[in-house]
Amino acid sequence: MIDFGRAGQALHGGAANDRVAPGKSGLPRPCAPCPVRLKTICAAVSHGELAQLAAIQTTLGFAPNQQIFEQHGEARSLYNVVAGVVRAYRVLADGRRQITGFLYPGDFVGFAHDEVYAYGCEAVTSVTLCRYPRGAFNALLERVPRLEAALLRAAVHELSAAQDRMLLLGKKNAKERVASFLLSLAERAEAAGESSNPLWVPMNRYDLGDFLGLAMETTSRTLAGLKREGVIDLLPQRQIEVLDRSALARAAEQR
Amino acid sequence: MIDFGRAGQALHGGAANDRVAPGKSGLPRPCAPCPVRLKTICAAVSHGELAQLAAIQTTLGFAPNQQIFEQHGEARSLYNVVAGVVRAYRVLADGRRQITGFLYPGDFVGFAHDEVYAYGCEAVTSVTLCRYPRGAFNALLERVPRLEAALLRAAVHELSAAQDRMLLLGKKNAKERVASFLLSLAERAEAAGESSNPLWVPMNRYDLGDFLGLAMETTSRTLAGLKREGVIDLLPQRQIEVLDRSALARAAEQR
DNA sequence: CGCTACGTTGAGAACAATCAACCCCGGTGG
DNA sequence: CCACCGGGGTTGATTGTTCTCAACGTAGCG
Repeated sequence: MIDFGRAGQALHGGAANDRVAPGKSGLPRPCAPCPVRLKTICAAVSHGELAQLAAIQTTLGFAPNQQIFEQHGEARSLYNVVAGVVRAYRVLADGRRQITGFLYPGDFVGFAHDEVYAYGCEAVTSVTLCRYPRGAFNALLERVPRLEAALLRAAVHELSAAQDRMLLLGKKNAKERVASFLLSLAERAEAAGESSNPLWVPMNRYDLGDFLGLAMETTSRTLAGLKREGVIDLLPQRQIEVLDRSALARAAEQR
Repeated sequence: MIDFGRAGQALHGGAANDRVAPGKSGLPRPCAPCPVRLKTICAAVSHGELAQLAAIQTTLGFAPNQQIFEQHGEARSLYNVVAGVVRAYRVLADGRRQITGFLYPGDFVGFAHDEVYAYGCEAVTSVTLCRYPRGAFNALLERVPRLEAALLRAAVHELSAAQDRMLLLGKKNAKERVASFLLSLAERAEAAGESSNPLWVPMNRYDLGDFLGLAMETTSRTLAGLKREGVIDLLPQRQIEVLDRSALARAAEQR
């Protein structure tokens, strides 16, 4: 479903698709220009292994809010985020939704221990993904221990983030939640070498609320409160300027 | 710290330490009688590999409420739960605590991507653990891909449970949380071949509250409410009888 | 037998959810 | 060109669930 054919170039500003460099001749074609090649599991494997990975992958593009796979849908593939932001979520029968994570370039999605995904995934922004068929990927895993090791590291990292989120959801109040979220966004941006000051917050207030375990209105009010206190400024185009980072850090764990 | 020497026999009813069978001669001594040998990562490796695992392990016993390792403590070891129940938790600077999981026999703990544990672990009941020094364990991992695969499976499973917990913490009300928890306890007991009807709930109300993101009083009230409705009965000795399981299931996801 | 940890229950306060109105902006069609 | 529409966002008023503080029970244990 939703295969845009050739990497959905129409969707992104060229960055993701620009030929980074023609060099490194032995590289598999689709990986050569990839912006996340050095960051994700692809960085953990040798040239030859990368070629094997590339041999089973398809590059896909998604428009904002498009579904990548749905909760309870048959788990056919695994994905690697190449560009854009993705939300992963679980829903209750009556429609209440908890966003379990926002995924950024380099993040890996689609693990399932059942035949079925336990969560859904949708594009927040325009998104480019690498898709790997589950069977082929698992077969590759058996042959490439380094890939398995990289995935284990990724899963352990995810697990740690999930525990942090439990602490946030279980014990923090609205202000602490919002401040913690902004801080983590800033840290991620810095780690990725992106601008962390006019902070880009591509998700809307509903998404934010469903991620932070708050009503959308509470999220909005809390951001407004932080602005009133001079901690942040709300800029147009879903950008947030952090005016006083230490105050933000204090707000993230105050009482 | 806290090494009881010989597996802390004094702490448990004999079950964990009974020689299950003298047979299976090639087995490493400490694993032969182990009650979880067929359930955990130990089940995923060959005899020879199990011997290598056993060669680096120490068996330890802990008394109820004893600390196994502390949050922010140096991550020296990994652990496998052999008997008893363990709580893993994170705390905020001001002492607020979120229990991120209860660990049962066969569960693996102690992953850290830093040099330091991001969470703490304490015994809920009397506990027996296998401890593996981190360095030796990682070295073994490199040599035994099957071990890595088993750990990846375990981590993915944990991750899924963590996402469920986020949904619970972010979107469910008190009654739904308590009911969901009781159901998951029942499911675990059944999967482990234990009694699921007089359900054994070894943790106190504080632990329950800190696990479910509720105040201890709310947990107590909610359990009392379920009892009043005839869904459960609160028996002495931290046992809970499920009188109407389908009502419990309904309560776990009602609105 | 009294201590202590654990658990229950009550009353009031506090925080966030809900319901609702309104604004702002960009897009679209008359 | 302007009116209209709709999505996203803000803000207000009110309600409601859960927290907090506090008193009181209870059971196990020295």
